[in-house]
Amino acid sequence: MSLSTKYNPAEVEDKWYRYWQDQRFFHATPNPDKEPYCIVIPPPNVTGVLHMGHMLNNTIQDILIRKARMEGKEACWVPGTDHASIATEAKVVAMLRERGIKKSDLTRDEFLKYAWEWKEKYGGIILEQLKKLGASCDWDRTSFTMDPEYYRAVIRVFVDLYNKGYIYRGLRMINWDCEAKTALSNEEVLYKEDGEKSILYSVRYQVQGQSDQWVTIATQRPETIMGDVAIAVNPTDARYQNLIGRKVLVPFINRPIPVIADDYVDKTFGTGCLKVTPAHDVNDYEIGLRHQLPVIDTINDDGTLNDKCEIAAYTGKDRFVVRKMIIKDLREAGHLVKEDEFITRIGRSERTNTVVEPKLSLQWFVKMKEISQRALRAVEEDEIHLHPSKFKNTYRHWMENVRDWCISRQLWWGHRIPAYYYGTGENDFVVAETIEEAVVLASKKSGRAISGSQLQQDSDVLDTWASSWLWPTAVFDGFNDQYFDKKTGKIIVEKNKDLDYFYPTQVLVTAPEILFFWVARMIIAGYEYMDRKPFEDVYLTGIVRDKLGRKMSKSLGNSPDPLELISRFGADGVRTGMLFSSPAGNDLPFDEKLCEQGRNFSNKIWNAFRLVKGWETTHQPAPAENIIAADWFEARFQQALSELNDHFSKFRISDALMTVYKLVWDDFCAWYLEMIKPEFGKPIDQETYQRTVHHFEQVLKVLHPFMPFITEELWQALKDRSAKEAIVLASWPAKAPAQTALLAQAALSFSVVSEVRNLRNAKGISPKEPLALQTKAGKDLIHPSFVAVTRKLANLSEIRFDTASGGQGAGFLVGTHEFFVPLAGKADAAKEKESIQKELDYLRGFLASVDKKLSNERFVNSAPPAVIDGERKKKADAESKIKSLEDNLKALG
RNA sequence: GGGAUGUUAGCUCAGUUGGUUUAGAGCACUACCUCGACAAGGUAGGGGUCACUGGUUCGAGUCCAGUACAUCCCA
Repeated sequence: MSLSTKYNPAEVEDKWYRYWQDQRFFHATPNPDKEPYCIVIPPPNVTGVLHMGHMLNNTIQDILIRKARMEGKEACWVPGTDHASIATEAKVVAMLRERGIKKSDLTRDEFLKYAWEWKEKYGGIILEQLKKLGASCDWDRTSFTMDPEYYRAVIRVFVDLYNKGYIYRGLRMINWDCEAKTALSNEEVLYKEDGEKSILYSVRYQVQGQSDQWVTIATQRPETIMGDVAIAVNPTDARYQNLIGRKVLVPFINRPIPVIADDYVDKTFGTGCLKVTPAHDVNDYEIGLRHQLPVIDTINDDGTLNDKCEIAAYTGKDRFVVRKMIIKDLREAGHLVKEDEFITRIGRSERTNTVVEPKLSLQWFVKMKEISQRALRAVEEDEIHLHPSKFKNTYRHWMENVRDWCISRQLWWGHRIPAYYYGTGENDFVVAETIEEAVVLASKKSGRAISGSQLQQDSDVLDTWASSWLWPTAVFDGFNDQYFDKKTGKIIVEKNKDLDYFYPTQVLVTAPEILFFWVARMIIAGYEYMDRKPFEDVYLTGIVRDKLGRKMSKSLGNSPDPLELISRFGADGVRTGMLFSSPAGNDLPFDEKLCEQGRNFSNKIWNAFRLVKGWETTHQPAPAENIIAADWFEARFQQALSELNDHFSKFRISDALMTVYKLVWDDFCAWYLEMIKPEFGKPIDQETYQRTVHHFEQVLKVLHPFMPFITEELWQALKDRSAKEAIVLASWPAKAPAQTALLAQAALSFSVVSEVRNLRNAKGISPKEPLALQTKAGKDLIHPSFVAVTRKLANLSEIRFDTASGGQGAGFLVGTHEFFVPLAGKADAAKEKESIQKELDYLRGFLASVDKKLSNERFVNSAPPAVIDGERKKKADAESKIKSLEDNLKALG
């Protein structure tokens, strides 16, 4: 058969993925004879399509899970998606708009029908894309945060936390998205990196009863002045001492408001006078609480002003329209003193990009302080390891300052809050898993008979993270009736086979940006419901950036299409490309060249295969150099294997890949195959061939987690295999004792080879022309088998030991051993002298630095003996080298 | 404003408790090479005052302090 010189991934990838799936290699079930190894996928949004971040993240997970599978563990990678309430609702609204349907014309149930229709159609795309990448997920376990069981779990947890006193409903300042008409968590509010240009308006308020006395405040938001309830100054501000306790009049509406003193006010900012508008600013709200000020909410949910603003012309107009109007009005009335441009941070909604309106609203919250204590300790005390460990600090800081979590969202798509209202009073509600239970509770609480139709369920849904924080438990159905004890509010782990076996999972691989959104909360939920951590290790990947250092995003359009990359470079090429440059926690400056390097690597492996596959075998006995070559590779493989295992144990995946890369390219291809390669057209001995196939298999095994497709293809092509003998299930190579003497011998031989090649390069001698090599060293310097290897690789006609150098030629040193190649008629004595002189200069400089150390009494007295011995050896070596170089120089005349 | 982390070759990064030859890798770069696995390749080579300043030490890329710059998190 003749094979192309180029590896063609497109021809093989789909074939093997299908084969793996048909054989159900990725399906995992509890197996007491095996050690469990479980990863739950960070569920991508159902709205998502594969982006570079997913590629990196899921490649790492796949590598870990495939290695575990080969190590004989029961490897279970649970895939799934989350329902992404805001993002999905936005998509559905857009879909409806295209069909000419307005959300407001639909009932909740009608809308949800459309939402499910959208989900069924587009929700699975990203999971299909993961298959292209080679992700070895247990697809039978695919989970979705809105699956019926999962939905029940989320509701059950809400009820449980409410009953435990962790969930409350309260009036709080929240981030309001006026376009999506929903509350946002702090994490969903984004700020532009360099801030945004804004104008600081200085506005004067008249002091009550003093027609000629004014107080000038500074504000960015003049449209909110009708909601002002006070003017605050710093208590230590000498300028305003006489005003504290007096009243000033709000412009236009002339409502008197007090001047108060509060530490919050920054004397140096603006005029040092702050208008206090508790309904529309978080800090003002806090000040209002401290001084028992009223709250005047002048802005509607949609961002327009309401009649509380008392000015008819502004009522019903958008806040930004009103801002323009009021500036004009203030200016005309002579109230506007100054306008200064300045840069400030403006919060915008992650989803709609509208300016977030701080708003007082009745929302549901989780009390975080107490429930998160255990989770804080878990990371603090290394029960859970974060990689890289620098995130421990970030985690601690967040957890120690954790704030209550607003979990309600004013949307339809999501888990509907199981609170049922039976009256209009603030406490006229009950929380229950079903309406039937709610009826019982409501009747009891109200003291009268209440029927289901008299109950009104809360119209809001839960924050998506309030469902995904249960992920490691809920994907195994842990909250089902059979396993969940309502009395204790705990999952009875032993009853659930999957949880009992797979939980805690081994590692969570995710982006640092969701450390708090999700990771911390999963840890909290894990301890709350399982009394155990959800995972042993958390591997935080970097952010994939473009060449300019910008985060890759759809809106910037700077992200390559991952599937297109796969079609160009192969999934294996892209996987390795992503990993060549991504140590844990470091950002990955993506460059297509990395994928090209990955593709080239595939090709290198492919061609090594072509070489081996092309050999005919013979029953001749193996020559000495082949035996030693195969022995050496075995030793070298072992050395690389222990390095590799060490990197894996520290989650240094990038380094692990590099170890394999060099093993394959340098050791296997460049050294080993060249050592045993027969002359063109000649056969290879059977024994060496068998050992080479074995070595190849070993190499493919350690490559497989990184490059699943090409390794399966070659594994199957190297030998006939039964259906179950896939590399996916092949055993990870076993450890063997290190063969240091053999490796040292090879290293010496390789150095000689490199020096001879270098010499050829420098003198322009063709590799085809045989050279003779002489050395003063005795025969025992190089093992006879390695003499043969050295001769073959360096194309030497002979190696003569115990021979003094002399005559025309060129020399080199390997360690302290002197070598010489006679080159009658070809050597340039002057050039040779020059190069010897250069090396002498270096060695003398080196010797001087060693001598300096050794002649320092304090060094000799206080350094450990081993270090001093080391220095003495350096000195002796250098002196010996210098002597032989000097001799050579003399010999050249 | 508060906190964290980092700064080593053109780029991306290693460098374990201070001491094995005046710093390593991959990519990129340079020279030579179509030699029957591979030009998506081979062989060889060049390239760094380890951000700066001071300190501790017999000895500092490694420890300490300060400065500069960068990144991230929180306000």
